[in-house]
Amino acid sequence: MSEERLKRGARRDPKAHSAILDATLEVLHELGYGAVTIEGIAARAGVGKTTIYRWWPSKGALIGEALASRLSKGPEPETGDLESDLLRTIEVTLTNYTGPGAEILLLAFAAHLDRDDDLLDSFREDFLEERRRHGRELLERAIARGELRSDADIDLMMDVWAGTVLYRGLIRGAPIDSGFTRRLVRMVLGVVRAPVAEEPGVRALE
Amino acid sequence: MSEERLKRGARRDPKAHSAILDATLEVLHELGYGAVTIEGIAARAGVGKTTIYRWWPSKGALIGEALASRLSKGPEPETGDLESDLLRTIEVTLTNYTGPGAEILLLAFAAHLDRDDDLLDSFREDFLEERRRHGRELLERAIARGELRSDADIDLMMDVWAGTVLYRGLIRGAPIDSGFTRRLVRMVLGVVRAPVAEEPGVRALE
Amino acid sequence: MSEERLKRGARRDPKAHSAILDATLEVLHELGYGAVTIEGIAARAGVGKTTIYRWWPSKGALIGEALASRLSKGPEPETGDLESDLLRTIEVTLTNYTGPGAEILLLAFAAHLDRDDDLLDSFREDFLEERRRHGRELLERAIARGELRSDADIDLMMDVWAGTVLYRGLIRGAPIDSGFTRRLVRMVLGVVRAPVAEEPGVRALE
Amino acid sequence: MSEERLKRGARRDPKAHSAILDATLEVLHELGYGAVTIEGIAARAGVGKTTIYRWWPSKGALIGEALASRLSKGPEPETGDLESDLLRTIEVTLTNYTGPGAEILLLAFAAHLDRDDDLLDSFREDFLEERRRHGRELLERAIARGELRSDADIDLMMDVWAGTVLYRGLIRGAPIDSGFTRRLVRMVLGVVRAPVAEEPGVRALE
DNA sequence: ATTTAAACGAGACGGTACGTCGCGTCTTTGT
DNA sequence: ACAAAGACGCGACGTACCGTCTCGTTTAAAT
Repeated sequence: MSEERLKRGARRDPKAHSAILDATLEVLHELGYGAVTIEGIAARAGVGKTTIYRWWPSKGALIGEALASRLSKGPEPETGDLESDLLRTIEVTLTNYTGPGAEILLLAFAAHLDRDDDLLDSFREDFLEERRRHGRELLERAIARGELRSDADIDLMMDVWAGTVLYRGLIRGAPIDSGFTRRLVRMVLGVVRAPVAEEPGVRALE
Repeated sequence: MSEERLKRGARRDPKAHSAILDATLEVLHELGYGAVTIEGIAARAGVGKTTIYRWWPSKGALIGEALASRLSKGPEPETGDLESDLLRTIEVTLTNYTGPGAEILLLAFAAHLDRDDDLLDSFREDFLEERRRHGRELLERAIARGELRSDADIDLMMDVWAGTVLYRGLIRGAPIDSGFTRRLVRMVLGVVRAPVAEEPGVRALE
Repeated sequence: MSEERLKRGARRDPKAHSAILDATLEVLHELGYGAVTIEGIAARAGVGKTTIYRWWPSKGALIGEALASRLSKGPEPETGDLESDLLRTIEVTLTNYTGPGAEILLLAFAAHLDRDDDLLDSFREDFLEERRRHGRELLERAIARGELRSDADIDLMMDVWAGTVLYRGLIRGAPIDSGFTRRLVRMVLGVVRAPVAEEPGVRALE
Repeated sequence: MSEERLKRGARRDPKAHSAILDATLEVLHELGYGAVTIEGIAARAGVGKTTIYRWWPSKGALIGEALASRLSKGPEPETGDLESDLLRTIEVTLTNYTGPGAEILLLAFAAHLDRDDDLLDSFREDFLEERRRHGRELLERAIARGELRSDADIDLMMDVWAGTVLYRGLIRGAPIDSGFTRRLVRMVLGVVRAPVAEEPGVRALE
């Protein structure tokens, strides 16, 4: 397969690639986003600038790939009860947003504000949708199991927990402890949790 | 009063200042954050670069002040019923985050990622806390009126609505219509709304 | 006299003037010509820039006046014998060109190369002709006394000694000791010294 | 040979270098020394500023090389008689100092006054000594031929003619015609010309 | 084993913007 | 009234990176 590979000559050097991604993450974590330069990465990776430009169209794309390559991919194993599943999902979100890979978000902004829509789109697909897929399945299973009302607004629920964690942790810089995440989960579930037994329940979305 | 003013020598020129802030916003909106340069602003404002550097320590600070000077300061006048108050508050948040001033957020990031903690702190105080104050009062009045349970987690409520709007609108780029905001408000109020009459109500935060 | 002085209002402040000239020379000697700035002089003199600009049209003019005000004005009093008079005159030239006031010459150049002909002209008049006058008189008296041939080229003689000292001392940076100046004087006088007695002497300028 | 060339990577671009030197001379001659700016040269040469700064440490060094690269290197063909050789040598000096390349001297001053001793030293070696070598040989051959007294002070002679031309032409701005140079040569030779035949001659340096 | 073309390191290139410095002018305030 | 202080528009400074472009060198597939 891959008739491309049949050409003569050197192909891309995996050592160099790996060194570039490593160097990118190092610079990112040590010096911050604003200090990332292609020249600096090239020097640290012991690589020519050409090699970087050959394989990545822009600084944003390089940083994106570097982060993507190293970040906690995602969700987690399995379940039992909806509330604790949600709690664990939120922990992962929390790690991805405020852990050592917090810089993911810069991408959204670098992309957004630089009006580089391709990059923005691929960020949304690669990072956000990827992770939402899992949440969606989780909630759908909960509906199937009868733990969640069938008219629960799944998108809203996911926006709420991801957005709240992002905003509080990264934007406001406020602490997020387990009490907070538990209260958050309860709020998310508050109006959409399926009524137990004959209990009349809350009036939810009409 | 103002013993500062007694010093001899020239003071800052209000015309120049205003021209700089205007030019900053123009460039920001026309070309995007990535295209903002001090030289460009100076040229557009008909001002020397020196004048900008004299009064603002960094690009971030300039953009911050420019945005702050023009943004919808705040919430709104009055009340009536809690749910509609909240709705109107969220509309303002929405405008501030996704309207023509959406770039506010870049500040959080420019600051965050550049590791310029002073800037980050002043962003948090000037933008976030300023706006949260209003929300807090709103909710406290609702508690006083008996519309809200006295143990409602006000911070959580505000993080939820601000974060959700930010995340959905700006990060995910998904539409936010009035149905969405209404459902969001209901979720926020879901578990903390005070029980009406003799109805036993939902079991909220223990 | 000086009806100018009779105008109403404050006239120039002699203390400030003197402080400015002093500061100019200090900066000149301590830091060199390239480091002279109006702002630096004003600060050191404890004076506003305005005051400097009010009285001097340019940096060159200020430096010129500062140097002129302090430099060995000139030649010296008396005489006796032509050769030793010349020697003493050359010593003064030497001091003016290579002593602490060596920077005079920068003026000629700053002026010349900046194509500021007014400044150049006034430099030539104030510095050069001023000093040449003395030399000229010296030589003319020597002719009158019969020590010098009446057809001696006085301009040439002066150009030779001034130029040689300037070139060797300042441009080439070679040492000028008393042996050198004595040999120089002999060369200058060589062909134009009046024959002693009936000795036929050298054929001078035809 | 030239093992330097074996290094990897780009080498300096001769076209750019040449364009820079040309542009430097153009600006120098058209606008004068004071108007020389690196930016102006770069723009005129169609070159980035970086390229200039990469290869020259300072404006002085660039101007120095530009002038050196284009100036009449030197002396002249041959001889016959001492007096006319000297005359021709002085013409060259004259051309170098007061011709279109007169700006050479600014170097001495830029260097001197900026206290940049490296530049001053290299100016002295590249411009002055280079040219003096020829004069020295000329005079030494004249001694060997018996045209000049063996105790003639060669250094003094050269200082006299170079200094006089520099001072009169460039500093004083006085005309230098062929009569002047002839009288100058006679003065230089006056006391050191070897006596012809039995003529007793002048008492020279004891 | 030899050929050969791609990818490589190095780094020079034309540029843009940086943040600083000094210019000469203008304005405000105090004496 | 003048002078100090100093803000202003301007323009050049020298630096850092940008993204593009040669340069030889290295290397691995195709012969």
